[in-house]
Amino acid sequence: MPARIEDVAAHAGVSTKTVSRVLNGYPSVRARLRARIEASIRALNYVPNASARSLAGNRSYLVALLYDNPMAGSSYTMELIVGVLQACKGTPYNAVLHPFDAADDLAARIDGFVATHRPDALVLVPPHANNAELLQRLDELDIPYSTISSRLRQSRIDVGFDERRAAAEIVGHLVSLGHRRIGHIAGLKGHGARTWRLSGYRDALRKAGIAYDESLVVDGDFAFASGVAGARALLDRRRPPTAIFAANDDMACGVMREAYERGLAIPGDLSVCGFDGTPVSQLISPGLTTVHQPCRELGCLAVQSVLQSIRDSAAPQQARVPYRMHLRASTAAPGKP
Amino acid sequence: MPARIEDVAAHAGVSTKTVSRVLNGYPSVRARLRARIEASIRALNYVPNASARSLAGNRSYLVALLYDNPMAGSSYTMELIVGVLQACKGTPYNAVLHPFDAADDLAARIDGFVATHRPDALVLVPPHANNAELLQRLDELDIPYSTISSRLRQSRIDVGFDERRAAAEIVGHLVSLGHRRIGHIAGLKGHGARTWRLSGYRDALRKAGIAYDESLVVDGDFAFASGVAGARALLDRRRPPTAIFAANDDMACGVMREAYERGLAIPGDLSVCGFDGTPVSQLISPGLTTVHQPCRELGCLAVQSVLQSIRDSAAPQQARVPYRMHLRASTAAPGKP
DNA sequence: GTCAAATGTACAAGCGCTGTCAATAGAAAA
DNA sequence: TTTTCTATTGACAGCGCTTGTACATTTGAC
Repeated sequence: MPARIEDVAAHAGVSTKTVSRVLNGYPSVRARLRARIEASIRALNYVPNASARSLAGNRSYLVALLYDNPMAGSSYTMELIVGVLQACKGTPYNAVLHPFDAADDLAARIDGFVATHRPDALVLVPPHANNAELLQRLDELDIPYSTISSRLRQSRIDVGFDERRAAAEIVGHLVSLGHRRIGHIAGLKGHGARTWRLSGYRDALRKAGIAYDESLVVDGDFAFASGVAGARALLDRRRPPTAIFAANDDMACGVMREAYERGLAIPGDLSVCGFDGTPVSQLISPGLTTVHQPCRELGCLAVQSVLQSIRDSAAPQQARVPYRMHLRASTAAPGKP
Repeated sequence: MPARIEDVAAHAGVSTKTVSRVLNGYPSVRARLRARIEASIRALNYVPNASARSLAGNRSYLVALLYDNPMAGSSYTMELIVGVLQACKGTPYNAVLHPFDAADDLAARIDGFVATHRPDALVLVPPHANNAELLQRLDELDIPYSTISSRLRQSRIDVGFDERRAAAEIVGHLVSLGHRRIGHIAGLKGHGARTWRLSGYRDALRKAGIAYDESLVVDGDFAFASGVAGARALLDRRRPPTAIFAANDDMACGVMREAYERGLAIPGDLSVCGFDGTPVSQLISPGLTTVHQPCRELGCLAVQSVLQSIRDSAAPQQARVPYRMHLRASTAAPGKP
């Protein structure tokens, strides 16, 4: 039978109320007493019962991560989860993971979830992070939340990274290698990621003084197959591009597949770069030039920010974390090597 | 303020205890009454409060998944998590994820974890699933657990799939294509996966009447780099193999990298196959022939089995789930096409 | 020394649910 | 019909913690 707060109080020779004060970080406990109680806690190996605590204190010490049901092997979600768990480590908070299909009437169903678990805070990932109706419901329920890479102003706490600048940077890399005809396979419409990356692509062209050629941009949906289709379309142009920037790594792999089928050498005949820095970018040959999206950091920071906001209910914030470029063998100067 | 059980009881005109019975699936509630109460539950949009439930019931409704700290983008772990969460859906149970470094004195540290979260059940993944000391400690603590792909007899509830047969099958595929010199890059020593897959390899050779050539088997550790190194070793033999079976997909990608560096065509000069069916196997070009490990199903079944065992504390079981072969373009008949 | 602020104690009342056990049905047996 | 039994249902006491009230004690500034 594990120790209870009462046992700790007896061991330290104080009242349970005082132990409770120590546990909850109340200031009005003298340092010496506090130390003695903390010693008792350690001695008895005491850990407060989370259920009792949340029931009595009307706090759950739970942070819920709401994400879309990930398709097979979404390393994005995995990394996010790792980051979230990491942020909870060493705090009294715990993470609850909750995959929610994007399709449904999320804003309605969220009530049931909240009623059951009473999370103290939520972290939302796209596409939920862009669900205005959902955010509004959370505001009504008065539950603090943070979003990751949200497009919405509405979100008071958002963490992300400068996707537009990153995209511009990677396209700039292609330009600096000498490419002038650079194709782009854009992401799924409605995603912030699509817009930002496309904007970055245009920024880089503008900066290089290259006219934007709309025939070099095709739509994709972030899936492999759409990368294949996009590459097919681009490579069938009368004057095909010498490099293709796909809006994510999976689509970049699709481009590489199409090049493989056509017997085009990468990077000899075609340079390819992706976005996200998923594991596949290292495993594929040649290694894929890409931007590493700092998922762990995002997950970690999203949790920390929202917990922070519970303490001092101040400052909305839009944190931006740094990203890393991975320049690998899939990009080189245009023309046969 | 969400509805409480008391509200439901009042609405249905019964005692709270009876509502509780319905909630917990007790048999002794007359069908008509049950229906009436269920209607009230729906009408009030009632969801039980998890904390109160676990406090009163002396149950946590928590299933803990103990896994090794995954390296970046372990799709294995991700898929497992998805399966575990899926199994919890619709039940009162929730999942707690707990990455534990394999290195340490796990059996000792588990006590703290159990004291904090009081999980009703645990699910163990390799390498923890093979930690005899850990399992023993759990037996002592009397916490029900299930394992995934454990080598240990000790585990009363284990789910897995027939890795040996799957490996034999995929090597049989290479044989049927006409390969006689088939290399193997084995997994990390100590892992069941290494042993089973290696055994399957030998089974297939034996069945085909091909003598086992120990110089065609090299050690790997399941990581990409060891696949590169293994391929390098095998391809440097006086008579290199015409096909390589890597014990997992990441190492198979390593083989493809080395082939790429040497200018060897796949499958023209070398056939390659992997194991696990991770996302990269589809994304890489050519597509990688592999066995799909049913991770989601494993995670889901592991949870269901252990929860089942809590209800009727009977029958140890060793469930085996089916796997799928993915024959793709990385394997073909030997010799230039 | 004196006095207010800072600390501490004791006690009781729940938080929302389930366990125990007694009470009440309704059905079968006499 | 009455009795006996079993299947249903209800009353009530906690689960372990936090919080509020009311009061006792210490501390340090004057």
